[in-house]
Amino acid sequence: MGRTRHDRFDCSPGCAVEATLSLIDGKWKGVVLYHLMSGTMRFNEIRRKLPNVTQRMLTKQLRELEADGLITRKVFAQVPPRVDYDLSERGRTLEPVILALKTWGDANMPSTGSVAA
Amino acid sequence: MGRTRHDRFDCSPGCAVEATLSLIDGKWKGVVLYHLMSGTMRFNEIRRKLPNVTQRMLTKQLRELEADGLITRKVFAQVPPRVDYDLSERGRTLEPVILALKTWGDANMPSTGSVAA
DNA sequence: CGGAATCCCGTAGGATACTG
DNA sequence: CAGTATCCTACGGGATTCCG
Repeated sequence: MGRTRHDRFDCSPGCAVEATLSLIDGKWKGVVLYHLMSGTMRFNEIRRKLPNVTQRMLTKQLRELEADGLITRKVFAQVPPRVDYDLSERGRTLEPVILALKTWGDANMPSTGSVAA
Repeated sequence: MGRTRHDRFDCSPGCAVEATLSLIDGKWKGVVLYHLMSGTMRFNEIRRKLPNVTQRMLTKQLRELEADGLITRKVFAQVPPRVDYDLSERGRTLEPVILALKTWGDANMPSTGSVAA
């Protein structure tokens, strides 16, 4: 999306808005963070939640989230491999924001899937 | 950006998150919305708030926000022209979300401009 | 003043194949 | 299982010029 990954925020006070956005911008970051709010998840577990994501993209988004300190990545030295993803401390502080996005979407977006039965 | 402007959200419950994000994603939309929370603004007035935006981009972002029903555009038939931008009803409901983004950014992002003196 | 029209480019994101 | 490695392209975004 959006901005060229972490480019400088030249803006005035509203700057913080874009700064935060830059972290959760990325086609799948929002959903990933959302799902991780429910707890630890393995790679394919997350993947199953995003039917149309490719491994490449999911990996990339996860790595960026990790680089931004929002999630942690725990690799288990075993065969077959196992990698656990979790929200980091910092990531948890984002929960209200994610929830705000989700809540608004549910309430104001047409057919987001969470349509009342 | 993120996502290819309003592409389908194939995701599960977290979908709403991306749906909301798709509306405020765009390099300047967040800030624009933020500033409009303070009240009506003319084109160049907004522009002055975003030192590095080009007219083309600002126009584009404003048009998209308008198309998404988040802001209103009032054109005055006079010379020189005058165009007022406002948050729409729907746009106002986004305020909590924008504020959440801004608040988190201020608290968790390094040098966003709002650094404590 | 508030745009529209052009031209141009980087990169986010996808498709596919291979691997420890 | 959880990734890399390549290749490819659409489009988000910028620079510049012209217009009512």
